[in-house]
Amino acid sequence: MGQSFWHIRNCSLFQRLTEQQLELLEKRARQRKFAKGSSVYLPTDRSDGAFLLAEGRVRICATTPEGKQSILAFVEAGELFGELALLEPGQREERADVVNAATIILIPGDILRELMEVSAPLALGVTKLIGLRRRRIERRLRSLLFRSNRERLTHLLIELSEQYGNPTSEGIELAIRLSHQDLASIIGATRETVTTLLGEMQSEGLLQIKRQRLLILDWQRLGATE
Amino acid sequence: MGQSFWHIRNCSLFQRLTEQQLELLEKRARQRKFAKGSSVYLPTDRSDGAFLLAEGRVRICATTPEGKQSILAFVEAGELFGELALLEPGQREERADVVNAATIILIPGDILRELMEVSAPLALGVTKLIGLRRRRIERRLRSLLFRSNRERLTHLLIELSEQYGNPTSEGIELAIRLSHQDLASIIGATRETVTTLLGEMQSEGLLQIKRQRLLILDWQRLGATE
DNA sequence: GACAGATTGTGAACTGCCTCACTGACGAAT
DNA sequence: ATTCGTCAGTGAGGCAGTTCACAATCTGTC
Repeated sequence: MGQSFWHIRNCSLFQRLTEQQLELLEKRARQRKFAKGSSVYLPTDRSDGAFLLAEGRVRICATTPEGKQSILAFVEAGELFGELALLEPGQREERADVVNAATIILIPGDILRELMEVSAPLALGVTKLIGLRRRRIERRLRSLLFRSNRERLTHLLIELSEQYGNPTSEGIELAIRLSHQDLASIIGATRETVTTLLGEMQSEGLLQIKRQRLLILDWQRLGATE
Repeated sequence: MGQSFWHIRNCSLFQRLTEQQLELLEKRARQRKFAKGSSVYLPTDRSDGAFLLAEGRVRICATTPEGKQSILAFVEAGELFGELALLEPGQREERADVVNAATIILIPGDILRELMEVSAPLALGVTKLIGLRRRRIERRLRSLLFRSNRERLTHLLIELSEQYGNPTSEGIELAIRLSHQDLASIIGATRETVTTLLGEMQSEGLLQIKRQRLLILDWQRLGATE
């Protein structure tokens, strides 16, 4: 329980709350562990609050009844997610799956809304969070509207290298394991297409792949293509 | 100027401000008229505040350097737009074009941010606004990822009929003039494809079109297809 | 270390949608 | 009434990307 408090107090979003408000939040928040592969919430679940990811990694996905799915975002430790539930009672429209075993702090919607009513800094922080993610989604939309699969893939690789890239002597290595299927789900293409495209890029000397380990050799030229 | 005040006070977002806060806002807000066809802002413009549309209609578009474009949303009188500029200084990523001659109230970013710091209800209102639009964009994204052009078009028509539909004896008439090009720009297809699809639907007896006047005959069956 | 399940590689066939290239129809302006 | 510009309709041809169907390879686990 003490751990739970620490995570809350460590989250930049909650740092501008007063001691009293923090205690209120801590009293109502609950911590839970989720195994790899399990789901935090599903579409049509009643949306009754937000989540703070204390540790692990979570994937937000859009799905269709027929089973197609697309990855909307990854959530890293320290980030809030499922925050659209705060707007108004309703249903979730996406699913949140646990990629790496996770500890998650459940924050009831009413308490968070209550705190936002009282604390403008908190409200402002949440606004920024939602807004920045909206901008990201808008970029995705644009990318889907105007760019080819190849362009979307190179663009994604560049983004990933900014977020997860580790510079090495040979090039930039991505510190996140993604299957071709994952990449395909992000850019909205089929797995086969991604395999082919990565093959092309590899033979063009832009990058090197060994089993989910992606190494970008020629950042310059990769970016120039897109 | 008195007019400008009225519009601000009439906007639901600002109704929870105190008298003093409203006066502050009014002192800094400026009103301007925009002719049909003109632009309120363009991509790469410095984003320095938000806009309140007092009257007229505005269209938010995403564009590419090569000239392709897609309509992201329509803004109606009484609505705030360009609000993502509040997050942090930066550049616009879309353009806002005036469809019907418009009166617009310019609200400097600093004053709005300042008010949001002070007034949690305002901050909360803006959060909701941004969040609801984010949800709309997410739906668009899903639709683009998973649905065919035809499905997207029928879905769009249903949405439009909910927002702009006028029930008549024959069917539901849309109280908004949209060219095939407009419809295409919304769903992310070409004009020709939309023409063909509308032709199909017409011969299937689902709807009737005469020159930008769209009449939905069989709502039931139209919805069933999607 | 062997087996099951997930991941990757590849090629053939298909297709939805775009591109291009016109033609016709309407509407507003002169 | 004529003209000019925007909007609508249509068809031929092409291609990016999907679907399907396998084979090969890796990875974790009992």
